[in-house]
Amino acid sequence: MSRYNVKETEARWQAEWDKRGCFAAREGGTKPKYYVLEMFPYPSGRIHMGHVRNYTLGDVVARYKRAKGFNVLHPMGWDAFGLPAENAAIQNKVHPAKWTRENIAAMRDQLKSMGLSYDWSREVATCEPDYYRHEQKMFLDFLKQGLVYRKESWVNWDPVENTVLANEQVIDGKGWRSGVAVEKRLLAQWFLKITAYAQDLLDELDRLDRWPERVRLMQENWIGRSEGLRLTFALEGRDQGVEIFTTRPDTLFGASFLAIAANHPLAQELARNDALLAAFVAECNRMGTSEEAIETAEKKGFDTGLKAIHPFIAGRTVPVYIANFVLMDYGTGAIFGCPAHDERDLEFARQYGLDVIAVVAPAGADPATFAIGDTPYLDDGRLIHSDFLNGLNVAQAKKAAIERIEQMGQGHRTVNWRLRDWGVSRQRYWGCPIPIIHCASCGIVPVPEKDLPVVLPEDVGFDKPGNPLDHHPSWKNVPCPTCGKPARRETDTFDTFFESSWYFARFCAPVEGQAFTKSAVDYWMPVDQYIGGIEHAILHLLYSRFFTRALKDCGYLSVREPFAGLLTQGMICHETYRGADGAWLFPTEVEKGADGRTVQTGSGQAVAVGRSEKMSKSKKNVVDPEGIIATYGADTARLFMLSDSPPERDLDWTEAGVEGAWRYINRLWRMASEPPQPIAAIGQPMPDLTPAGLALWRLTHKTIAGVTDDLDRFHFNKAVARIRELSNGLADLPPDTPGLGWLERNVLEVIVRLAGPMVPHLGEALWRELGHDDLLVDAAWPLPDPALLVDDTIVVAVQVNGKLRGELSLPLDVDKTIAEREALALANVQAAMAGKAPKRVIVVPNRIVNVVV
RNA sequence: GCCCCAGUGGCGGAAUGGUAGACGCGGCAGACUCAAAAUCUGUUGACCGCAAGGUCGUGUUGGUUCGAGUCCGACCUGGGGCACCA
Repeated sequence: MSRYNVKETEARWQAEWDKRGCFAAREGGTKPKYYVLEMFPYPSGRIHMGHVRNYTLGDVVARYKRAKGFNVLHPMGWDAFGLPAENAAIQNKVHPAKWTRENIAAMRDQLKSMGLSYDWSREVATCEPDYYRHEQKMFLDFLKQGLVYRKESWVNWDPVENTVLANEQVIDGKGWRSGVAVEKRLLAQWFLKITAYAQDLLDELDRLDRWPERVRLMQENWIGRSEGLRLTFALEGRDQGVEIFTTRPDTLFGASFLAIAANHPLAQELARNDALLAAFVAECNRMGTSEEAIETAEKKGFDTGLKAIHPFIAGRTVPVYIANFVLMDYGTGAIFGCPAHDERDLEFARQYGLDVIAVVAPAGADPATFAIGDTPYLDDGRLIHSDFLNGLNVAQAKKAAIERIEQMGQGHRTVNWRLRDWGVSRQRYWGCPIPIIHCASCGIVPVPEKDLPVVLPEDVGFDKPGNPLDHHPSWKNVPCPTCGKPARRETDTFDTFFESSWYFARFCAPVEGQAFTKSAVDYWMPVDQYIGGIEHAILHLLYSRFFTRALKDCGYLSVREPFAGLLTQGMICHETYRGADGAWLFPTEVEKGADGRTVQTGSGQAVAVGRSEKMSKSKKNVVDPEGIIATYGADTARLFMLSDSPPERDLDWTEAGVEGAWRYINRLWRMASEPPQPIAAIGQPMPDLTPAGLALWRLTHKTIAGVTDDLDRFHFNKAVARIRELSNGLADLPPDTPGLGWLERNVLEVIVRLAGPMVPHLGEALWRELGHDDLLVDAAWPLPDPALLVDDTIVVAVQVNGKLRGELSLPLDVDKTIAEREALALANVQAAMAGKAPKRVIVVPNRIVNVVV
């Protein structure tokens, strides 16, 4: 018996594809182009199961489209700048560049062992100057185009480490390493005007019809367009008023306070002369910058003592608070509070004993008695207690209130966006230097294009806190390009989303001297199918959409949208294990004991098995793909990734599931290498077949049609199920079936071609075993014979009052009256009708007959 | 807190509003074997029944429909995102 040798087979065909350059992409030709791209990985050191899933999905699409006759581009590279490299530098005393390059080399080998159909000649690493130099030029072009500006912005500041912290480095309001309370600090930073494209980014979402609905919704909410009113409240005893933004100008008569952000200029001003207030502002600033931290914190306010004058009610004033739930970045950093019709405002009002005045009541409610209890009234209704607005509905009242304010000259209708401009400055070393020089006399001076790239120096140390670029003597201090006097470089680097916002374009033509050639980008872009994790649903995808527009407006390329199709995969989960001492255990540290219970390997102690959760290092419920590939081969890992769950859902990694995939691969190999009858030669005419043989041949064509449809819709798990069904059908034929040799040849060839994109190494091996000299990767996708897709008889279900009572075998498209007559004649149907006459009979052709009595 | 998604056998899942549970995993029984592994065959939602067949069943609950896992409303549970992780 010729046992399937995975190691040898996989290595052999990987070498063969490589030798022949099967996956090198070239522009042009008569075939339609197809660009399939998976999100490139951060080179953390080893691939994890999430990568295996992501890249398997992409590879199936790439190989399938190639077989279907497309000119496919399928590249891979490395998102190589980022925080983990710096953390490794500090913890392990290894330079980020060395660490990153070694990780890339290791991960490239791992990816190559998966047999992925990449055009490796296009590989890029974003940490190399020949990559990032182009984005420095882009930044300068954006600057010329008016898409870049500088402003002060708040960051998490660790006062001990003297450094800016990422949100993930802030744990319970404290620095992860120092353990001291994090402060907010203002720093001058660079911003890209993504808000200039807000309307366009929103409008175009509707046309991204091959994106998941939920991703589009998340982006829509993120962009957060809202129409409302900007209104300036005058303050008693002060010249300057406070400008607020509201989406509910209809509730102005219910206003009972104003609230401004702790970072609002007015709050800053007042805090200078008020120690208590300054302490409160400082407390707010310790909260962290994330929206989650702000929204979940207890609502707190500080009464400034100032009174704001109500625009509509003569003599009415409301107190002005500084509140921890008002965001400086949204609207004007100030709101008016109407507790009756807003949840946060109500909570705040109850806490500080402020008025709750209902100004909208449900239709039919009595204005005299309608009152707000524990919950605000948020629905539409009729305006009450609101002077000229009384009796209007919410929409009418908004319009009327805005018009009145505009007449008074105190404000105007406006569109507000939740979307904020993209802050791209990072106070970090391991990133792309921002090509700017600060000169005492000339101010901000862009690095001249002839001086690009600004290369990130590698001779730095990590022993001092803060950004190493700040302590670098020669790199930081340079003459001003304009006046020649001593100046200093910008020491901030770009957000790493910068690199990932255009890498898809670079892949089209990773040439020297320019970011990409326009002709190549115009040929390949947009990406036809982009595949990656749902965790990138907003930021990366939105930044890339913005960046593509900005590049277009600077003349780099011709498309507006980078990704025409998007598939977001679910996460990989695994059971969790804890030993007797409560410590997490790796799956490799546990085994099934003799009694079927899970025990710790070696000690034999009982292990508590927890539910399946997202694989994470902290819970140790991770499985290393390298071990799986070494034991079972890449095809097994790939097949399991595809067969058990639809791609967008989470996938449970189980040893049993892997075993199942492994068994199936060996089963297919045996079917070809040890067939019950000799396999017929290539090209033999179809012999006379038995009814069972003919049914299998029909099933073969239905499988071609079904798998094709499944792959087009990314239903890979169903495609695998169909292929298994077909191979079960072939195996179920008795060994003496006439014409079996012909069926083996023709059914197996279909199975091999359909399964080829999923298990490419096995596919090539079987293709050769079946006597072909060419490669399966060059074979065309099979086409079904339409005549074999329809059956002449159909089994139709018969119901009485919606309950299944029997089945009927009927000719295809039989006349309704015949179906009805046959259904009523069934003994079981008669029994269920209990002698009653049918009131109505519903006949759905070729599907169901329902008798209603 | 806000936004989004998902709940179907012991498990992963399948099902254009039309026979719920395809396919796989696991279990059980059997064949092969000195034995084991591998492989093959049968069986497998629950309950009642010798059987034919029947009753129940897609997180909970109400509705629309001849017919609901699928559509609508309310709720429960789990998961993801929330702008310096990538």
